[in-house]
Amino acid sequence: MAGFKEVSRDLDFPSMEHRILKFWEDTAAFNKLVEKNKDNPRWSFIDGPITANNPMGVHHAWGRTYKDVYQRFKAMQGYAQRYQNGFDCQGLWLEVEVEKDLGFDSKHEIEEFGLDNFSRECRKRVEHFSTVQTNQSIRLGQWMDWDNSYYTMDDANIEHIWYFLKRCHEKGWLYKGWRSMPWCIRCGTSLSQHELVGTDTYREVTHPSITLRLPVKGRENEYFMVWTTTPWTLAANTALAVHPDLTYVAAESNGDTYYLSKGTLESVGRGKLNAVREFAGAELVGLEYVGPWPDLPAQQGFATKVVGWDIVGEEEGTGIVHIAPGCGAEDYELSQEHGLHVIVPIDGDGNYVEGFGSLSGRNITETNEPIFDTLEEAGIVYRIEDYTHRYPVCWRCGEEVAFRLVEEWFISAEEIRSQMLAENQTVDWVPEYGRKRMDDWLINMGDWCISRKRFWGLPLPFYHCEDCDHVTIVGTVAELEERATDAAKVRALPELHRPWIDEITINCADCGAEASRIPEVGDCWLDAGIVPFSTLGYLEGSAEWGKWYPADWVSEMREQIRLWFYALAFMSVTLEDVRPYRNVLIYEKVNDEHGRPMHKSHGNAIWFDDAVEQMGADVMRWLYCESNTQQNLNFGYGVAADVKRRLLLFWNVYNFFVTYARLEDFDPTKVSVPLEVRSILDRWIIALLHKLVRDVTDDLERFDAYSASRRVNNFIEQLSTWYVRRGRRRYWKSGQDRDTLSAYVTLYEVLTTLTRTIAPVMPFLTEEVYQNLVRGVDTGAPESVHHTEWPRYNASLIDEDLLAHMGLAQQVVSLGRAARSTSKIKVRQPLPEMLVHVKTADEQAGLERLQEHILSELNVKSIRFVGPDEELVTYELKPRFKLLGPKYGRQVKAIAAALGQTDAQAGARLVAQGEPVSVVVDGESIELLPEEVDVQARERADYSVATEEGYLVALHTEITPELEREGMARELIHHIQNLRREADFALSDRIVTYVGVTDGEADQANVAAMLSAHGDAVAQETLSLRVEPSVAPEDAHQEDVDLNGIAVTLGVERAS
RNA sequence: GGGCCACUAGCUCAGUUGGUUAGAGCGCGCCCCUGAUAAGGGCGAGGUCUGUGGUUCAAAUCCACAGUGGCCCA
Repeated sequence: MAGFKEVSRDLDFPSMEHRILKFWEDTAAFNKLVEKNKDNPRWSFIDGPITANNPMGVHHAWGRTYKDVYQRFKAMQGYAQRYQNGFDCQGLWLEVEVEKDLGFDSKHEIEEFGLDNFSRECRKRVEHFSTVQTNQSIRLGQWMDWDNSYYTMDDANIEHIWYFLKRCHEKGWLYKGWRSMPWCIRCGTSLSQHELVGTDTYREVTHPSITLRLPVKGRENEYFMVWTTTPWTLAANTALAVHPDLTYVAAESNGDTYYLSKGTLESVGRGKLNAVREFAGAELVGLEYVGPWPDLPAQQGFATKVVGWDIVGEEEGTGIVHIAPGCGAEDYELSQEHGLHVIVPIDGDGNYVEGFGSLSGRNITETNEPIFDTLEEAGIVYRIEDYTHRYPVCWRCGEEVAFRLVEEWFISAEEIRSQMLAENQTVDWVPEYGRKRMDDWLINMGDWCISRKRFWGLPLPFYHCEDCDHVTIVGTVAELEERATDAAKVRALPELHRPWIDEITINCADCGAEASRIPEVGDCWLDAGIVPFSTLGYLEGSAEWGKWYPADWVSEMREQIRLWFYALAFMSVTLEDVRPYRNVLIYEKVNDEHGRPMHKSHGNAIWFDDAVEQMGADVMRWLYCESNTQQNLNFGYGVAADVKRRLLLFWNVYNFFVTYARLEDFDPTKVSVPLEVRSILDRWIIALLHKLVRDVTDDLERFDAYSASRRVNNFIEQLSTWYVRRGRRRYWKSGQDRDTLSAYVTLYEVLTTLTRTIAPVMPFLTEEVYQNLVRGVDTGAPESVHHTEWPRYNASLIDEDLLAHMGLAQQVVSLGRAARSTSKIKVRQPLPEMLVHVKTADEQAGLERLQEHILSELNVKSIRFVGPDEELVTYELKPRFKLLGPKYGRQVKAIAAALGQTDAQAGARLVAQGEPVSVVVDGESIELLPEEVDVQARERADYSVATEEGYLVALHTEITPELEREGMARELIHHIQNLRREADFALSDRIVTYVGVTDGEADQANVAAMLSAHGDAVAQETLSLRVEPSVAPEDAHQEDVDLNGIAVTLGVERAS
């Protein structure tokens, strides 16, 4: 017959997960799910590509878990989905890793190696790591259409970007401009900031700092004091800047006058400069000066003068800043504002270009000395000394960064800005502040620099004609073929990458002359941003595209706001005038379990492969889902152990159920018990279950796995520590009476429903449980838990009163246990009575209904609710501020005071009778309604009681001989059970028990009396066929025990 | 320089629209249970919510300023 399989006690997640992975593979579970939902309404998720450059990390696993959880949730709700995973394949980071592999450290080595070879190496790396990442994701439990992943290096992706670029061009947004880039002269590469995210790019270095005195034009013996730490930029100086509102001084020394800011006078002058006049910086603006290197050819043909700049400060230097617009981003911007002359002094390797006299052809790493000599000779050096500061360095080779103006291609953002902002208002961001972050970015975004002077990337389809200077933008491969000087060559292209694409020349669209492609490749965010179009056949006019676009949901790390989310939005608004996604979930970073960033060199990094095989994927997934998306996640083995302990609670309940269901041959397919006739405990857990399903559904609809998993945790705790704990005995009553069946039916219903509710988060564990609990007894059920429907809830079963009363019962039990603790009387010893103070008649009625559970949990014989006449307690009357505040305003304090003065006992009586309590405030009598007064019980010092929030529980601790005997019986049961376990008996073994008392007659009589009163109960509890009042035969398991002070020799043997 | 977000128990974090005994887990101390047992459970000690000022009858919660940390943009 079909039945439940035995469940192992401990749960080894990794090995269980490998079993389930095999099961899914063998049964093609994922394909069946896709098939099942394919004609249903759609839910569109678009995957942000993961860079296929390294194995995936535990931080990727966080995001991938969300992606999987919500896709599974929507699948259970029946939605059709695409399940397309994506890989990011191009860009600087990938090139860098390949360079490292090949042992290169400069761009020139790549050129020597050959671009074709290099491109092939890049592709190889992508292919390798996309496979690695795919396998890792499968191991995480992610269900995707893995054979259908998209790659941003594919020709289709490239062609769609061409199309986008052409549209931008048609709108007049595309232009070529200057950009100041951090530049490594050693690697010959710009260090784009987008690509520098998260790297250590600053180091403490010592530079020669130079203070110059530059003559003011037309004024004898007057100088500007100017300071810099980059002497090589002086030859490109075209202006000086001062803060117009800052105070400057004219200072004298040896008959010369120096200008500098007041705040730097002391550090620069060191006692040798005497201020003679103070004035605002604005006074200096417009003055001309003689530059540091006036005779250079590059310095001819423009005037050097002082301009105002409000970011000039006094923390270092002289308050007068040397401006070289060709050597720095800020300087360049300033030059654009004021129309300053721009000089670009060096080439990509750091060598001075023509026009710099003796410097031309020399490298900036070796020109400091000759520069100083020349300046000394000119008599304009005031001081040269060492200066230590933090300075950016190349993250690859450690070389100090130079700033350099380079020509790049841009897409103007001005026209699209307001439309993108408007579209962003229609996106639901989770958390909410994501929208504001995006707004901020959009408001401030500069033009999009789309070109990179690299190799492995999107080939920009820009063809520059040497003859007429026209740039032809090619929008599709077909257009390329049409314009190509040799169309056959286009058809023969192996792929749309360098160097092959560079072989193609076209006829200029303007003059028809032969034009070549510019050498630049594209920003990798173009690659990722075009994905909703390229993966859905936008250019082919595919019908699929409109069905899945815009996406219902996307999710990535918060930093993607200015990267992928931005690129998506930019391209989507450009092409379709609409936002690309309806809902966005963003999350933060992953740190180690102490909140420190994970870093290889700190030794605190955890690799995904290690984590998943040690903790298990489900533990990781639960950990991720339990985390607040708005906060960095602390990941580690300690946290995982916590999570596992909580999951074991669920596993234990499952294990408990199966153990007894097997013993009792419970078959859920053959039994049903209407809810109305089940016990109150059953109805309670069912109410809690339906409430859980309702709330979790709401949570997941809002992409709030965080709240959902907290609720589930609470539910599991209630299930384990109250429902099962309180109801345990019902499962082993022999004979299938109605209550036992109700217990089984209820727990089965709870476990199977709960399993489906957490299936999206823990696909493995729930599959394991489902296969046994459901498929084990019903082969007609769906083959996988992931093919089942999302649970529905029945609002009418959520009995809020019952839930509230059970909560109160639990609170009363907690107070009772506290009182027990104080009294030092073990729970095993029954007590005659407990006294309870509650606040309303409704509460009392609720507890009366549940008193069986309270009494049994505390091992007390009866419960009595105490009212205002009870001597045991005193009362305190407290105003309910929430009601009184709005009603009486500032009088509340006086009312509270007056209430404290009134006779509490009398007041409590009035409230109990539903009558108002009057207080006198400022001679005025105020009647407080009963619900406005909170009657709180207070313990009296001479009783052993516990109170909380005005509720009170007191235990009557008088132990009669009768109760003492009962306690002794419990003690005896306890020892027999221990002995059973030591003897290794099976749960269901029947035994014979021997109780031998060797001491005096009084003790013998005591034990005999206990056995005559409780012998049957002892026998029943311990599955003893008989309890013999004698010492056991020698071959029985035996032990000497202490029974409430009486020495007893206990023995058990298996009954034949 | 501008903006955003945090700051709650030893640690990691909750705390719903302001309402008078501020919660959990871990850790710690003590204990219980023994038919979920190399499991399970309970009780307790720990904070006055970064600081200052303000609004209010009432502030961890709202406002301002300061401090510390983090992120983003310049």
